[in-house]
Amino acid sequence: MPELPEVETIRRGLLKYILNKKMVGVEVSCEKSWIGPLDFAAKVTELRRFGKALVIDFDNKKSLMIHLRMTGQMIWQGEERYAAGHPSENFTAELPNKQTRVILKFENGILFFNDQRKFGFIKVLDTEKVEEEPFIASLAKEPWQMTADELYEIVKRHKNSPIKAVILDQKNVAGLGNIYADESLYYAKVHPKTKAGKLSKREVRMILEGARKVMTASIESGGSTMATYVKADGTKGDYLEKFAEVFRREGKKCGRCGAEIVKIRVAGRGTHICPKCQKEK
DNA sequence: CTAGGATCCTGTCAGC
DNA sequence: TGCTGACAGGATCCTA
Repeated sequence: MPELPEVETIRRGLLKYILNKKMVGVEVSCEKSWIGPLDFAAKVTELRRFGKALVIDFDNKKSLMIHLRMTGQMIWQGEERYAAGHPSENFTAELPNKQTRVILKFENGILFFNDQRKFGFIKVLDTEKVEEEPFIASLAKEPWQMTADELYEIVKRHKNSPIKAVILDQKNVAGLGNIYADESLYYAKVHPKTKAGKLSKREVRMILEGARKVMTASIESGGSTMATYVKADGTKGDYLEKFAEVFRREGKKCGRCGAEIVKIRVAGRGTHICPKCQKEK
């Protein structure tokens, strides 16, 4: 899914269309995608983000928490279209379609929640209790809010886990997913399988620095999933290509040393590394 | 408490 | 062509 930079991109993008606008109704076509009462009509007062969770606050003291998980997308259709989240044909397709799970109707347009795999959801919460929602309550700090010493302490607590598993866990660091975990470890020249307990303080500092840099760059370029586009040769690409050094680049050359990027499996996830820059300890 | 694996679900792609 | 298994930008639940 949509990791922190993509969710932040959605938050910023949607502000323009729905802030201070009235949501007039909800249509749900997949039961598990909507948690809460269906009668919902109120004005948007704020859009917030907690790690990968997007929260829309309303003037009726209620909030919607949206988690896109693996394949969620938010697509605004008003006078113009704005699509972000998991990149797919849906960005330009006619909506609603068979992957549309929830339709949020606004006075000035429609916000579609599409989700191929149905892992994502929208949950109705009392605004004052948003921070008590279990996922949000257990979230760790984001890389920018955390010191290298703090991350080092967390890493030491999980000394027997591969470092990639540690930084993917939202209770340890908030915001990283499979793309940015791989990119951060490449930046720090750390092999993802390295047992967390074996890392030096300097390596942990580099991982944190990598996470900040790679996610900041992604947010500044509009997230990796803003849209797909057709390249000059007619094939499709996405904005991931603009900054990814290893993610989905297996078979291509490492930008630092020229060695061939390979794909391996770590903590049950597809993982991309430069075998020369990231040696296993 | 941590660690590891199965699981939710739909869709696509490689290999036979 | 049709089938089968692996895998996918996530997180939780269950077990040891």
